[in-house]
Amino acid sequence: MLTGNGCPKTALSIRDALEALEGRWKLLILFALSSGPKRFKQLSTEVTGITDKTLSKELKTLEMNQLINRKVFDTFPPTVEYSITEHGASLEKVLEELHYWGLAHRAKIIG
Amino acid sequence: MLTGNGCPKTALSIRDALEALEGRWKLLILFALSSGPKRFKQLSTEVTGITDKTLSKELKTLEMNQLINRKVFDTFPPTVEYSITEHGASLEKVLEELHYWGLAHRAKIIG
DNA sequence: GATAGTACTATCCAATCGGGTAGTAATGGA
DNA sequence: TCCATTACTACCCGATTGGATAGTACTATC
Repeated sequence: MLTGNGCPKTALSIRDALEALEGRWKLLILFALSSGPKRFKQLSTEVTGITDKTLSKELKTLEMNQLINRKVFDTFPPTVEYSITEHGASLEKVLEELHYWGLAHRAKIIG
Repeated sequence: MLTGNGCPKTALSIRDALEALEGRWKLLILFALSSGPKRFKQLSTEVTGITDKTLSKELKTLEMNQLINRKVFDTFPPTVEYSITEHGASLEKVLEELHYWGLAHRAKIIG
């Protein structure tokens, strides 16, 4: 049986989490950053399929939710480094469980 | 440090998982079903904010991915009961972690 | 003097999402 | 005779998403 058995209060906190993580990109970006700070261009190639525009937008909301840090270096051309915050890193367990489940799901359904 | 440290293969399985669970509704529907089988109408009122049309669509893809069962009773007006499958129930840990993280997130960011 | 380099932003445009409303089937009860 | 009941589906239409393309800032190098 699942956490809280469908209890409305539990549903609320799941809702909060989903709101901060909505879309197919945020968790993948966080995952990419979990191995260390990265620059914009690095992220745009590592997170396969994302466009610059979308990446830019996603990074902004991740920063707003304090899941990542943005550090600008005063150089030309500009250099910006993104890193995961402690709060972002606390998603570790979620990513881990998602990873395991994804493996099982691929084995079972996708084949 | 997070699972697999950004390893591309781990990213793939996370991608698989996200694909099966995309959107703001699927996990909430599964959560509602985690406390026992429910009928369409029950789900549409329990999962606050969802429309019939969207619920219907989401249920279809959840069934396709074998996360829920659909059982039709031969009555008039029709009765349809949805229940979670074993595969769907294996998301328990994901929901649990999401729940905990959502609590922390609300405390930290939403306030 | 042209070009490359980074991290974006702006604009245009197509596709998809999702809400609202209405309709259907077969029966029992007012 | 008429209505309510359930689990949807069909249709219309506005809003949001997201891709492609181009442009900008400043400096160093060719």
